[in-house]
Formats: sequence, structure tokens, C-alpha cells
Amino acid sequence: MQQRRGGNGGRVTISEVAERAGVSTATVSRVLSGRGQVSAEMRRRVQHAADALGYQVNSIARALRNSRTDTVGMVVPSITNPFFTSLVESVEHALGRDGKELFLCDAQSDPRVEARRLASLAARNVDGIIVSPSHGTESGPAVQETADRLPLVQLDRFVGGTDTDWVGVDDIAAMRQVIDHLHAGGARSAAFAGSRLTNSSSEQRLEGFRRRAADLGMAVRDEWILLGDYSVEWGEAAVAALAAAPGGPPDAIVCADDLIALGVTRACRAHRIDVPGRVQVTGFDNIEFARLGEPALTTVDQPRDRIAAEAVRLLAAAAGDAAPGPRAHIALVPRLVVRDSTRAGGPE
Amino acid sequence: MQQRRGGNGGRVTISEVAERAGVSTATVSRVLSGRGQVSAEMRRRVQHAADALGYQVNSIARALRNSRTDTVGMVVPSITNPFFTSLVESVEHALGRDGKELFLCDAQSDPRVEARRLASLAARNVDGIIVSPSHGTESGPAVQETADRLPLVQLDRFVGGTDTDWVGVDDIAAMRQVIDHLHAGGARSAAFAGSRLTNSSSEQRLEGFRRRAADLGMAVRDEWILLGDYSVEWGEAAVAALAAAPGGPPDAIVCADDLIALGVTRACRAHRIDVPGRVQVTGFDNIEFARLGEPALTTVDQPRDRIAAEAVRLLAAAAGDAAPGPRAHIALVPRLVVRDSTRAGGPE
DNA sequence: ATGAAAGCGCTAACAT
DNA sequence: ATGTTAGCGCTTTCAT
Repeated sequence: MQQRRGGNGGRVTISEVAERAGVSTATVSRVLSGRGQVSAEMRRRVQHAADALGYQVNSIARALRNSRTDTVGMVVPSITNPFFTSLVESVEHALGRDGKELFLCDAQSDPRVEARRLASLAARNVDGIIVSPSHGTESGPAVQETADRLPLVQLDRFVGGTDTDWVGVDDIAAMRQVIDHLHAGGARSAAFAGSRLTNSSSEQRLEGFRRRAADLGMAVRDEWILLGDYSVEWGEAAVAALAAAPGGPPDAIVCADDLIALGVTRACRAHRIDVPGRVQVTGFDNIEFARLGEPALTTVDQPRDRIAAEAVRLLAAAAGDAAPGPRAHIALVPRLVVRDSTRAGGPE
Repeated sequence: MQQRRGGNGGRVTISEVAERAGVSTATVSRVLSGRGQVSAEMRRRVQHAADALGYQVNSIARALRNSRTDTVGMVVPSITNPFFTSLVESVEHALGRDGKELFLCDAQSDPRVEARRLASLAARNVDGIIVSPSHGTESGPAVQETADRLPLVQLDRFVGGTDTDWVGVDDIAAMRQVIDHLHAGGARSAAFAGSRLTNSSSEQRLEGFRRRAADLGMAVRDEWILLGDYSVEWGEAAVAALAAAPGGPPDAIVCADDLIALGVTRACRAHRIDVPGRVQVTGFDNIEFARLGEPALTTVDQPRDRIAAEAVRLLAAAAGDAAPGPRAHIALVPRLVVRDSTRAGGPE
């Protein structure tokens, strides 16, 4: 076992390797970083010495020198939200193909924490930042400041008043599919359970819901627009409110994400409201647990791998350019996944 | 808006601040890092210049100089497993109190990926590493090598043949509680649905299950020990196997984690096996979704905040010491959470 | 109290 | 093809 020494953690440096191999540090560097011309013999000797000494690069030193870290930072609103973790997984895969690593931070749904995380990622010289802003307006300043310093792309959510790349889904189009499906299943009135309008997903989804419901002449009462947060608890609370109202709940409850929908279906069971018989319910995101609900959730599947790939591509492009180039806003159209919480069968 | 320049991302350095304030870089450093004696006047001037220029430390440079990064690395087997994400959340909180940040990596349940992540964390000079090893034996070499270089504590899972600190739960004691509860509910035979024995949690939990079931004279047939992976799918598959066997499933199915248990209860619904009437089911971890199962899961609640706090404490202690000191293995006794997937009511 | 200067480990001109 | 050397941005002796 190796003994820990010095402030360095007892790390072997290239000069030790150089000394042992009887060459200069430059040669060692050339061999180990694989750049420049070195003879086979030198290469062998250096490699041997490095192995014998158990040399590992110090990427801090390398980063200082290169001002590149091969690391991308990512900030998500909540690491316990399964949608974001699967998005993280997709991003990691996309990054892996470029030999980059991910430095993940949790904003704890708090713009102040988020601002700290962004600053600290910038201080650590990450090569780029992927952020899903936790707040629709308050996240703005920190996101913009960060974007002014290094490549940044917003993912899924978007914060107003910022000028950056963005990749996400077309919430309006998604909601159109949802409402059409519900309507085909016989729904003539609908409620919306979302989060307080502090982020773009929620806003856009509500907007899409309103628009298409109006198009189809579906009844949407003001007291059926229920805004809380992205959580199971909130879904449960929403049903309690809906059930208590005179006339009972509408024909459908459209949820802004699957967590809420899971809470809604659970509460419906508790309140003995048949789903989808009495009320149809839809989610959004298609997290793994969506299919486990009772009944399994009809929901909108987000193309996470594609979203992640586009984000990584934009970042790489931005890193290459000297000048900031024009911004891209990429909205992918998601797909409706029909399960058992809605009455299947369209017009045909 | 600021323009990006140079290889540096156009960052302001202390020499620019020094020049503007008309002082030396040493003074700037003293002011900004809050160390050393500086007159109030100087402090003011430097602070002013730094603000005007929008100075932010370059933590790469600082880290190279200090060989300290105030960052802790964490590696988990799977970032999509809700148990690990909530553990991450707890660790972040604990770290936040020390002003440290977390660099989170996903091992994708693959010891080779895990080894790469560990090496890369070490290369980035994190101050310590918290790892939940993905494999019971194959994770060994990489974990030990890393532990030889810097403070490391294993969390939750433990890999054999390593000499490091560890914090987790007492799986044997936990299983004892589970089996006693099941037995009190009338179970006289039991199956175990876990993961292949490639990690300590699974091994220990099976061991605890076997021991206590034997103590109480519960029937445990070999074909009732079902080992797959920690996933909902595996839980579903396990029930299919159990239901197909002559005589049908045993009185209880003990699961090594909640994901498996969620799959088990779901499959029981599909197979019209009443839970807890015909079969009692238990989970492990108490993830958020455990209470959402149908029926809600009886499970073992892991004291995540406590586990995280102990881990951070051990890391801090190790960072302080020059010599490696004796190892600590801290096993916390978890608490059984009784819900609807078991027949409640103990002996009394 | 302040400044000059060395150096953390690495890489890339620039020599040879 | 290989070596010499000058820094990347910061902190910290050591002088003054």
C-alpha cells in the first residue's frame, strides 16, 4: 500500500517520471498526452517509468494550463425528480461519446442555490453548462451572467429574458395531443393540475391546455386550474379540492407532470373515483413509475436521449466558436403514450 | 454584455485587479482569500477594483496551488435509483454545512465505469470520495487504490477485501425486524427476491432473511430464493416464477429493495394474488414511491440523513489526519415502516 | 502592512 | 526527435 505524503497526496509528477526515464518533462508530457512526435524507444521508456511509478495525471494542473477541463456542468432543479435523473443519465451518455465528464449539481428548487452552483461551476472552468432553470424569472440573472462567460444551454425549462441556446419539447403541441386524446375518449370538461407558474414548462403546458380545450369547446372552470408544485402530494391535494367542489370533478384531469398525476390517481382511488371511468387522467414526462400507477398512466413521453444529444451538440459547437453565434431554440415534438388512465380509442 | 476573449474565457485575474487597485497581487490575494493582515484602506480599494472588474476566483488555479478543492466526489451505482438520489440529496445537505460541494458520478452499475469515475475524481483532486460500490468483489481494486490515495468512505454497500471507512445500515438487524413482523402477521413460509449476489446489501439481506426465517422455523425453499437485479421488472418476473410453481407462492415475499417490491405487488395484481391477504410483501429503503404502491409498501426506512452526516464526518476527520488512522465501520439500525402490504398487528 | 518572487504540475513555443 | 523554458492564476514565504 502506498503511503500518503506532502500536500499533494503523494502524487507522482511528470518530473519524477522524467527523472526515472532519463528524459525531459517535455518528452514525458508528449508521451502521456499523446501529442507531438516521440520515438518508439522513448515512448516505451517513459511509459514504463510512468507505470512503475503509478503515475496519474493531475487534471487540475492540466486544466490550469489548457484552460479546458473536459468537464461539463449540469444543474437540475431537483435531483430526486425521476424525470431529471433520467435526463442526467441521457446527458452522461451523450457526453461519454465525446470523452467528457459530467459535474452534476442540485439546485434544490431554489434560485439562490442555483446561482451558487452556476458560479461555482464557472469558477471550476467547466467547458460548458447545461441547466434546467428552477424558476421562470428569478433564475434569469444568474443564468444570463453564466451564459455571458461560457457556453450554456438551457434544457427542458427556459427562463424568460435570457439569450441562450435551449433544447426541450414543444409543450403546446404535446398538450394538443393530450387534449385531443381525452376529447376522443369522451371528455367534455377538464381540470389542469400543475405547478405555480414559476417555470416555463408549467406555463407552456397550461397555455397549450387552455388553447386546445377552447378550440374543442371543452369546459374549463377557473377553479379547475390547480397550481401547486411538481409533487405527488400536490396531486393528492388537487383531487381533494376537485372532489369537494359542487358537481364533483370534471371529465378529465390533465397533469403537468407524472408525479402530480401519480398523486391524482392515488387520491382518486382513495376517494373512490373511478379512473378512467369517471375521470380520465394524464401525466407528462413518462418517468419509469408512470407505468406502475394504478391504473398505469397515459402520459407524454419526452425524447430524453434526443434532447440530451442536441444539448451536447450545441455545447460543443459553442465551445468551438470564438464569437457567440446566433442562438438556437430546439423544440422536439413528444409522443403520447396511451395506457390505462384514459379511455382509449380515437375517432376511428 | 461581456465579450468572450482568449483561452481563458476572458476571465479577470488578480493581476488585473492588482493593477487597477494599484497594489501587488499578494495584497489582492490576501484580501480576497481573507487571509493575512491588510489595512482597511487597502481592503476597500481592492474590493472596489475586484467588484468593478467582476472578478471571480479561478478555483482551478487556487486548487493547484492549495492542493485542496473543497469538493467531495460521490459515485453511486445508478443515478436513476430513487434510493441513491435521496442519499445524494442528504449528502449534499451535510456537505453544504461545511461549505463543500459535491461532484456526483454515475457508475452505471458497471465496475469499469466506476473505476474510471474514481480515477477521474482522484485526478481532479477532490478532497474525499464517497462511494457506494456497484459490485461486491469487482469494485474492490479500484476502490482500494483510490482509498490509498485519498480519504474515502463507502456508503450503504461495502466491497469485500477493502480497508476503508464504511457507513450503512445493519441489514441483518433490519431483516430480523421484517421477518418478525411477517411471522406475527401469520406467515409461515417466505420467498426472497433480491439481486444477484454481487453486492453486499443483497448478500447481507439474504443472510439476515435466512437466519431469522430459520430461527422461527419458516419454510424457505431453494426455488424461492430469486436473484436478479434491483428493478421493477425483476420483481415482476419473480412473481411470475413463484406463481407458476406447484403449490403457488409462499405466505410472504421479502424483497431486497423497494423497486423489486413495487414490481412484485404490481405483478400480484396482474396475477390476481391478493396482497396482503394471500401473500405479504415487504420492500427495503423506503423510497418515496413505496407509499404509492398498491397496496402501499411495508418497508425498511434507511436513516439517510444520519448515514450522510456520518460519512461526511468521517471524511473530514480523515482529511485532517496525516496518518491513515484506524478504520470505522458504522452500522445504523433502520426502522420498519408498516403500511398495507403486510398484515399488521404484532403479538401484543 | 505591503511587495517581490517562487512555484503548484503541466504543456507548448522555441531551440537544438 | 528531444530539451529548455516560460508561463496558466493563485498563494505564500521572505524581505522590506
